[in-house]
Amino acid sequence: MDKIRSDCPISCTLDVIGDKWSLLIIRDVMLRGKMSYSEFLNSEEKIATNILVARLAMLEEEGILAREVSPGNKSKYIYRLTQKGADLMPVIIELMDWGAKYNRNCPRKELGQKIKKDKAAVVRELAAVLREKVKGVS
Amino acid sequence: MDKIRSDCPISCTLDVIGDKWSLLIIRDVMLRGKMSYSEFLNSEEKIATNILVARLAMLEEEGILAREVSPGNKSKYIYRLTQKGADLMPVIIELMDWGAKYNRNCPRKELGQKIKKDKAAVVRELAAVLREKVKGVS
DNA sequence: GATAAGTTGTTGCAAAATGCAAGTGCAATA
DNA sequence: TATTGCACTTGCATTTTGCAACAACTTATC
Repeated sequence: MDKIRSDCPISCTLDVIGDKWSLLIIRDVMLRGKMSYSEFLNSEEKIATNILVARLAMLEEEGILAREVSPGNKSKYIYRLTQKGADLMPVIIELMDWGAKYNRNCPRKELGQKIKKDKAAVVRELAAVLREKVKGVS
Repeated sequence: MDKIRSDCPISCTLDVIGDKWSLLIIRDVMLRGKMSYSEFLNSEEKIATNILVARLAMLEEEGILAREVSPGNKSKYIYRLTQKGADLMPVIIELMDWGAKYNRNCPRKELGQKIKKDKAAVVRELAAVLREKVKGVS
């Protein structure tokens, strides 16, 4: 996960998050309010513990997630999006829209419907929400 | 590449194109006018032949690419985007924008600059271009 | 019509990533 | 002090990827 294949920006992005799990972790923290190892572990897709650890370390290393000790529980870590991580939001939205459009077993829920109706508005509003969340990290 | 992990649209999309190579092939045909096995093989990222064959078969199976015999050369195949494949364009654009923003070794070229200036316009214009290309397949 | 060159693969094997199950260390809680 | 919750680690089997060589089939060239 550390050697680059070319200087194409698409290729460079895939070098970092082009696997089956990274973007699901980012989805969890971006859209579902999840913040901890155990919450990610309990997601419906059932990521293995060693993969989760490796991905969290990589995402932190890449500056996409920021790790800090949980305020309420000192033996617990919480993960937040950095601005770099938050900027992946449009990618997530587009993946979601395409997936919902071409998979009948992926029903559009609230957010999916809203994206179908006015994608640009969703992106704008979510960017504002994330900006607030990210600000607290600094 | 055939079992789904959940009914989340993001997860479903990653089940199909969530690897390091599929989207690069789609980039080649979508943005670089490449259409054949040998052209994909010659891309700067140097995909292995067995991986390329497997991905082309998968993308055709998934209805993202359509294969046909080359008009000029009967021993040659060409691959075109279906509408389903063309609809991945916004994903490609967002990956490109993020990659260019956060990698100093990924200089923005013409398209990259245009995306930075007016992403929505690029998406709109490219959609029109692709609509024409896809139409010929029907 | 034999030879070469182009195009799309296949095959075998090594290396890396993933998946699974069990175990570990440590702080908070009872 | 015992127990529980949380964040990992480890070992091993399976799957995917990467690499290099080879193969079939078509078209161009001599």
